[in-house]
Amino acid sequence: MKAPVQGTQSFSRTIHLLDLISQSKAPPSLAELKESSGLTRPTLYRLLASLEAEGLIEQRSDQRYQLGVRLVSLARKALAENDIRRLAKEQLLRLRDETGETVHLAVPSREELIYIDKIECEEVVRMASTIGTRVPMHSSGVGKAYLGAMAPAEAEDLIRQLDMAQITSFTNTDRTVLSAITQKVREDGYVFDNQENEEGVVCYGAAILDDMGKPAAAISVSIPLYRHTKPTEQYVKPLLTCIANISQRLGYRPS
Amino acid sequence: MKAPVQGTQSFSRTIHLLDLISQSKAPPSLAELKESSGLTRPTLYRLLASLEAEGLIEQRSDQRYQLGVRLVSLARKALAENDIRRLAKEQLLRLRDETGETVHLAVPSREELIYIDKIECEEVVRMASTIGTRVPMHSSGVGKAYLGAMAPAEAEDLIRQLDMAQITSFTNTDRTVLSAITQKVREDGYVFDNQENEEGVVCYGAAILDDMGKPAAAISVSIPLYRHTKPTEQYVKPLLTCIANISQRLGYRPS
DNA sequence: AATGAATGTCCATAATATGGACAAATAAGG
DNA sequence: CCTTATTTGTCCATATTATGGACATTCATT
Repeated sequence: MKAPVQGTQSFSRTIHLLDLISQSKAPPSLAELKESSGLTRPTLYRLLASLEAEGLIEQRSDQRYQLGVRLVSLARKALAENDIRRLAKEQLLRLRDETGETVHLAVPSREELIYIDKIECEEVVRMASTIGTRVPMHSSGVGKAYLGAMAPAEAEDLIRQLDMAQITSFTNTDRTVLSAITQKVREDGYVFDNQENEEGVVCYGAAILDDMGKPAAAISVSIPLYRHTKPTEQYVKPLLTCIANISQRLGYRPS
Repeated sequence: MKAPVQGTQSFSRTIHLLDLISQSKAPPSLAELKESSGLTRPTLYRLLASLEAEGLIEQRSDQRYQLGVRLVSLARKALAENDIRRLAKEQLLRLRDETGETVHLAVPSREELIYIDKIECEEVVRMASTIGTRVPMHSSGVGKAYLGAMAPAEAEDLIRQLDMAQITSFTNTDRTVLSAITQKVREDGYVFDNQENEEGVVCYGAAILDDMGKPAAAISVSIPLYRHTKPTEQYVKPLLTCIANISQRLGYRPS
């Protein structure tokens, strides 16, 4: 396995293994992990043992592995110390109330975005399962909004690195088309996504800018297709007001 | 540095570094990390680079490091579940050991609380409570602790909705008195309950705070009256340490 | 412009992680 | 109940990796 950074192969491998456990549908057994990771038995044992020693995973009574409390604790801290999430909360609630639809907040991590908040259109008590979900740049409203707020050259670089996977039957998988969309987003300041990330759901997305005018996050208003009847204006206007407010709180000053 | 598991020194070191970052009051600079970790400059750079490459940390515009959202993605599955119980378990066991008494963990459900965990003390003592039992706000240690951690206005709203039922001959059924108790809890950070929920059992209660500083749960240390001989300090100090630890794991940062 | 401090990188070497081979435990078959 | 097959777990010589002293670069200060 290649290490993205020189001198960290074992760390990279171990985190990759943690990711496999995290992405599994059900808590995996040793044999399943051996299969999916392609690691040799002794290596797998050592990596699992070190993950367990650090409390990042736990071995259940049936020998299968699940995420450990240490990881949960770290993740909660990561959420808590995220300034954008804190500064955006109030505005997102308002956007939800104004549109009556579900609102997402996503921040970049490597070549993807990760949802760090979700305000449901109906009140829900427990933490939404979408928080922490990775979402591709090319197939989501937040992704395309984010691309459109990047410096053109950087956006092109990033687009070149994307896998352009087909998520739904509506997903655009053509880089040239994505570049054109990105250009349009740059002009409009928002994007409309037609079921490219989830069948039956359309959304409007826009990016939040930091004090340097660079995109720091993106938000989207998701609407079930059957309910998508209001004029565009009714979704876009509150959305643009919302991102303007949050960007301002982040220190952005429109020039 | 010794590695807890053979053949994982570098992983262990890197996670330890991640932990240092997570425990810092404010996002640390490179110099601060060099100081606190004791690592040499090149090693520190490599470990930070690999953490950043994996998205586990992020370098802010002021060069300081903070936890990355990839952690949220890795912990997604575990975050969605009700994880307070898991996060608290270890700390509750410690509290039981330190006080030698039975410890309860309760979360809110409408205008009541529900016990979601109970750590029994060594000596078998008959106590009515079991996991899943509902417990009133006004007559229990956990309930009054929870009220005292709420925003004053919200607490008053909630008190107005309570039925103030007489549970034992000691139960206070006066809302005005409950308001006064709530105010005291707010100042003290804990509450003492004298048999208001169960005859012959007194308890000390305190609330667990989430990342927004709002109460997420409450814990209590219950003591049979005949054995309640130690000074208050001996119960309260471990209790307060315990809630501080759990709150911190939930993402709460004392300001 | 000169000096000092902080930040960043290189690379020979020491130390670690690796995985083939072996052992133990468990399940299947006679 | 014993033998064989399969799965689970461990050891350790070796190759590969991570390490940190030394050096280079950048930035701040005089």
